[in-house]
Amino acid sequence: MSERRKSPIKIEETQPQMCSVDLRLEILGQVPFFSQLTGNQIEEINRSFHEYGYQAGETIYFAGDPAARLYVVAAGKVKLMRHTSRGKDVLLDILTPGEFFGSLSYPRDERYPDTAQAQTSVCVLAIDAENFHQILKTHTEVTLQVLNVMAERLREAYEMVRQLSAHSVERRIAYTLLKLAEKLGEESDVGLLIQAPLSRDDLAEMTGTSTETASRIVSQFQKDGLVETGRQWVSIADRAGLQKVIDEAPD
Amino acid sequence: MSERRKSPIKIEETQPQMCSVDLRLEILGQVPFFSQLTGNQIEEINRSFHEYGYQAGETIYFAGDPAARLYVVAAGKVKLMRHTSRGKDVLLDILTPGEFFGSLSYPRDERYPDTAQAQTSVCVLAIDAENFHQILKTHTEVTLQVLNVMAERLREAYEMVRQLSAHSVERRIAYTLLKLAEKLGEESDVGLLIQAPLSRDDLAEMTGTSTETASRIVSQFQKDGLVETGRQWVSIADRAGLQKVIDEAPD
DNA sequence: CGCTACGTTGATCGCACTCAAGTATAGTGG
DNA sequence: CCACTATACTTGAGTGCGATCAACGTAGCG
Repeated sequence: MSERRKSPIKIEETQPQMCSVDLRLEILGQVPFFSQLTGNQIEEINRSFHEYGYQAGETIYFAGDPAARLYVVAAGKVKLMRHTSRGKDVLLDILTPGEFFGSLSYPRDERYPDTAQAQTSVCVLAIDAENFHQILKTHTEVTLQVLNVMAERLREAYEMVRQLSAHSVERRIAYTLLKLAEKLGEESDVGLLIQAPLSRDDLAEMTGTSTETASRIVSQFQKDGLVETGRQWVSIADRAGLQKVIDEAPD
Repeated sequence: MSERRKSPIKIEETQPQMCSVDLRLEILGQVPFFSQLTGNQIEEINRSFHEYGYQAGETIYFAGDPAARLYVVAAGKVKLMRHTSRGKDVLLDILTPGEFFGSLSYPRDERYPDTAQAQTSVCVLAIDAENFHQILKTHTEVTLQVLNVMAERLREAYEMVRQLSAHSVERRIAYTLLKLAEKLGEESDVGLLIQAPLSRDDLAEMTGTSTETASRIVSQFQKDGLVETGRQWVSIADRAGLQKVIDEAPD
């Protein structure tokens, strides 16, 4: 049908295993909740971080592991997910550089409630939970920033709950695509491209549906000219059209 | 069938409109994130708070209202909910004394993303968002406590997402009942009674289903001897049995 | 040039929504 | 104290969305 659909226009984000040694300072400075600190302060904080590299698909930690560290994404994308009894995973969020995940409450014997997995090859900076707690105690502004981020995430999580409770799969997928485009979108010749390897499976896990249904809906969106899509990528062709699906759906 | 099921053993929590004038200090002291402060500090903070009373069913604020204040529940229960296009509301949480809600990020022109409604007659303490921000800036320990609470809520919200994505209505209701019992439960002669007016409608809104389905499931639970129930109340008769429903359900 | 993972499409089936009466309970006023 | 009413709850029948099972294209990768 569509001829040159086969060429996925997505650039494969590949980082050399580790992120360059002292690019770290720059990255930490760009982290939203360190942004108010001085160069010296960041340099000091930097010493508490260690860097780790992961290949796409590798797991950074599993749900249930003892929660020891807080991570910051330096480069690449990280999937935050929860498992269920059978293979039915749930994809909660896709994290981009500057965002954090892992344990931020110092308390002792806690365990990670979710699993973090590298979606692309990725470089993360990790800090011991206790050390991070120390930073929070020393730098009030940082804590307030972290709090703001948490509040925002809670809002979004509640919005997911609302979507799942009240909207049809079609609407949820439309909503999710727009949200992803907002976060990961890059202008390209096929529209607003979601810059991450996004399979039908991922989309299904984000919207609480099955792979097959996600596939059907995305195909329909493509036929309707709302998106361009291929293997592991989706691009928004008609933003307003997708918004219309959300607003005007019967339910 | 069951004879004396008609008498709901639930005590109606009724507070005289306002909470007694300087019981406030005691209440603020019991608030988890003020617990580390000294009496003097609490007394000072107390001056920034104003008290308000609401009747059961009254709305404290609507989603969309400008977010001006942070509230603390002093007495009674508060429902946190989100609306959808049609009457399909979603019940996100039931807040008990000591818990906070409303705006905790000082930023300017934000709006409440959800609606707060008195579930029982209720007394709340309110503080201007800016003043609260001032407190956070002054008292690091408080901010850390607030952060912990937010982290916990985020975990629970993610758990709701997982439930909605992957589990059957039966499982979700069983889970929700157990969670509510944990939070609001009181031993009684009909088992572990959920101490709050809990209608089938509420339950439906918490689990993303319809009133009718919630009713059917709860009735079934009753027939199976898992719960005792009546108009606006549910009591857990067989905790292990409910847990079994969660663990052993086919899905 | 296979092999594997991703994607599509079809057919069937069941859970849960909807619409529609009907029953019970608590609160109200006579 | 008892009808009366409003609200909660129950139960039934019909329907449809979306899950599941199954088989087959298709792209990338070694």
